[in-house]
Amino acid sequence: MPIEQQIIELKEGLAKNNLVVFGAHCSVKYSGRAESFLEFGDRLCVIKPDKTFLVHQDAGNAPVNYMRENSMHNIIRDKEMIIISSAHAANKDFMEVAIKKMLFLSSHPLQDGQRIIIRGSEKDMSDMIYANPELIGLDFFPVSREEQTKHGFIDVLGFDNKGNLVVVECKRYRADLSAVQQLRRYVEKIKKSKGIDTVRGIVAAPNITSNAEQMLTDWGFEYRAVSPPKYHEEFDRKQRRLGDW
Amino acid sequence: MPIEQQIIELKEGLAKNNLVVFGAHCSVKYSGRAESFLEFGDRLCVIKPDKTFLVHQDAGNAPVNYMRENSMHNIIRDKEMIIISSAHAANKDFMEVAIKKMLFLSSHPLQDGQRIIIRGSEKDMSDMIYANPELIGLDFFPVSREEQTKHGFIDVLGFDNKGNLVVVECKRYRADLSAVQQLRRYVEKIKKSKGIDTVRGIVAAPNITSNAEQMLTDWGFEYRAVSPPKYHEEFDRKQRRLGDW
DNA sequence: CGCTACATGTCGTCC
DNA sequence: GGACGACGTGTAGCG
Repeated sequence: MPIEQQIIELKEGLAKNNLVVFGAHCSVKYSGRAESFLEFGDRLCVIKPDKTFLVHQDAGNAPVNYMRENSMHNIIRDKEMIIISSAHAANKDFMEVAIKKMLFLSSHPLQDGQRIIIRGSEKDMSDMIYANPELIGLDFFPVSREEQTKHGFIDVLGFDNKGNLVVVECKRYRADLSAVQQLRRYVEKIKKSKGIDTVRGIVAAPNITSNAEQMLTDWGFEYRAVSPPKYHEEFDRKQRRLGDW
Repeated sequence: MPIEQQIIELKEGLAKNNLVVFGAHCSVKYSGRAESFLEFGDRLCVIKPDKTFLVHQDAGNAPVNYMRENSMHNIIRDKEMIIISSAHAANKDFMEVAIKKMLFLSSHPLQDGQRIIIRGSEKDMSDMIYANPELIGLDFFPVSREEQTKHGFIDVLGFDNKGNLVVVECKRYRADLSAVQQLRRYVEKIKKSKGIDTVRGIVAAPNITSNAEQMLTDWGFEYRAVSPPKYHEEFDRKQRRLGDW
């Protein structure tokens, strides 16, 4: 495909809010939140209907460069190269992709109103603990989930059988130092706001790093081994409803 | 393109470690670190040479579903659908994409050995402070950058003119509660390991959230307004070296 | 828009 | 491979 044809295809795709996908031997420079430069190499470029622009290398999950939604894209020819200049005024972002060779190019409408359903999040975990307080202990009596305080929110709040307030911080994966510090922040906040000395803090997670455990004990907090729930049954039910699997 | 042809194209692309890109009316289910389900809709699917599999919707920066590098992908036909089953044994990850209609399909080799160069990171910021200590104060005398403690790095370590140790924690953006707690952890660590009472802690960032500032003062720490450096000159030099811009 | 915290975070890097 | 922290983090939720 001649270069002028490629440019027309790109421009039309953008005008129609198509999904524009192309492979290109290109370089990328960026200026905005930081500055970056990427030498020429073969990459996958994607411009979405919402004007998100992703540049992917041949490996890895994350784009190497990108522009966020609602960016403006301008296409010009510079000798035998195609230059795509992208700008997002509000973000003070600027990106320029210089294309020496187009490997392939496609432009198609793409629409999708569906939203993903995810189970097994931290919220699901705190719901589970609220419904099954014995996971924390036989003397744990939950009072609220997702308690919104002015300075963050507490996953599960409750009492023990001595009347002490108990703060539970859930982590869906290994709890680390920051998890303990988060708990520490909540406990301190409650102590201060309610003017009480004794507030118990509990980290609930499938496991915990050794340093975090050390910090936990240093601060008089506790750990409970709890894993986030999975929803195979619900999942399977959904599948069956599709009837196509 | 008939469905059998599409399957051959997909299989060959995978066998050759090509970049395989296609648009598809598909549903996606995932099970692994969590569980998810996404109803049928039009999406962009990408399988990279390293076997990363990304599913993108028509908007946003992040993939809605994905499998990480070195996943295995199996393609079968189920009536008029193509099913791609992906698995990553080590990660205990599983994903299944059910394709009702292929919107487009491309398969090309893609290779790229380049690495992105980024300037303006937090490390650049600590380098700048080390070289220009007056950004922190006229009485600040830096001693080391990236000081390794057992539990992380201290961005800049130094003394003031009274001989007090000073710990500086840099943030590229607005410093928040976690930044203050990170500083707090380092200061406590040093106090304990060196057996000293007075260690000054300073957050250096372009700005700071009000709650973080409150916590900072509560703990006797300080804030300095410092922005990360930009490297336009270095950037431009690099550009010029390319000679193609 | 600011603040907070989750995320199938991803990625680099040190140990 | 575990631990730890940065990231042009992205994204959602709440005030």
